[in-house]
Amino acid sequence: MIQLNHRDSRPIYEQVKDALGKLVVSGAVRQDEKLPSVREMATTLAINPNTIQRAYRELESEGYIYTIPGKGSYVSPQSYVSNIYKESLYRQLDKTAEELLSLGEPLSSMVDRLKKLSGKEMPHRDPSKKSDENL
Amino acid sequence: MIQLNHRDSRPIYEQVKDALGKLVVSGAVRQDEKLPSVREMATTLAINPNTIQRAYRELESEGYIYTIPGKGSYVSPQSYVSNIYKESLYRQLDKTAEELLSLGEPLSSMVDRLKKLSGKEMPHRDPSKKSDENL
DNA sequence: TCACTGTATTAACACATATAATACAGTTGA
DNA sequence: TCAACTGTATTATATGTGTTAATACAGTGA
Repeated sequence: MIQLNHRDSRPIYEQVKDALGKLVVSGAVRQDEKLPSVREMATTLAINPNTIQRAYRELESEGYIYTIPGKGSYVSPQSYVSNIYKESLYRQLDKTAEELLSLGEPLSSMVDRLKKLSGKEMPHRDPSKKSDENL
Repeated sequence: MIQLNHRDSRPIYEQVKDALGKLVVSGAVRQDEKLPSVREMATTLAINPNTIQRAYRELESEGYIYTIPGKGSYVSPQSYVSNIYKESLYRQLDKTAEELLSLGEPLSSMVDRLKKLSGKEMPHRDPSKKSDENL
């Protein structure tokens, strides 16, 4: 389910948090699905239960999962999870763009950049047809 | 020149690095201008010279400043500094946008978002005139 | 030469991370 | 009811990074 990288300098609880967060956001684990218990996950990853607990606690405080004491931890409603995550990404986008603007970079450069990304990301339509250039 | 925040959880050497980096990138300190010596900066900020040295070393390894042993540290050529920093920001922009795309967010939403930012950032023209909507 | 500069090394301490060993209370099903 | 799960909390210990401290050495320039 999750793969740890012990060469990574980031704290383990953060790696667990990020990895699990991606599974939740991507929908790989579904709404209201039960996550492995703290102890089970700790055994699987061969790390301490306290470390897992910390990752779960932070994911819960950010809204990605919810916990029923005595029962387990579950994935929050998909639409909610998706929204809070996209919001955080948009805030990040704003921040970076604002800094580029303050350095005199024109908006057109950024937009061009995004368009190229989009073409690279979704090569579903025939690239010889230039029909989606204006979006 | 630099203001430290001891409540900030980030390491001091990182705060120094960021603050100095911004001064360099913004042009507040000019190309080939001499930076305060390691010991001088340490005295001013009331911290250890080793901590400053680390900040300087990393800034140098990333190209923002250059050092002449026995003389001092100096700001790298403005055009170069500006380029490597903008590049790093564009990479950040790409990364965020790619993730939003992978979550199904349309390119148009991101572009709209950037346009609103731009308007907020440069309120020089009369906002009642809607002449710059298409950039 | 003398007073600067950057650089390097070693030791000591504080703090965050992580492990370890327990303990307690809620839930569930036999 | 009882046993085996669950989440949660606490305390102690080990380790690594950040930071300070005290030196030392070599290059620069007046």
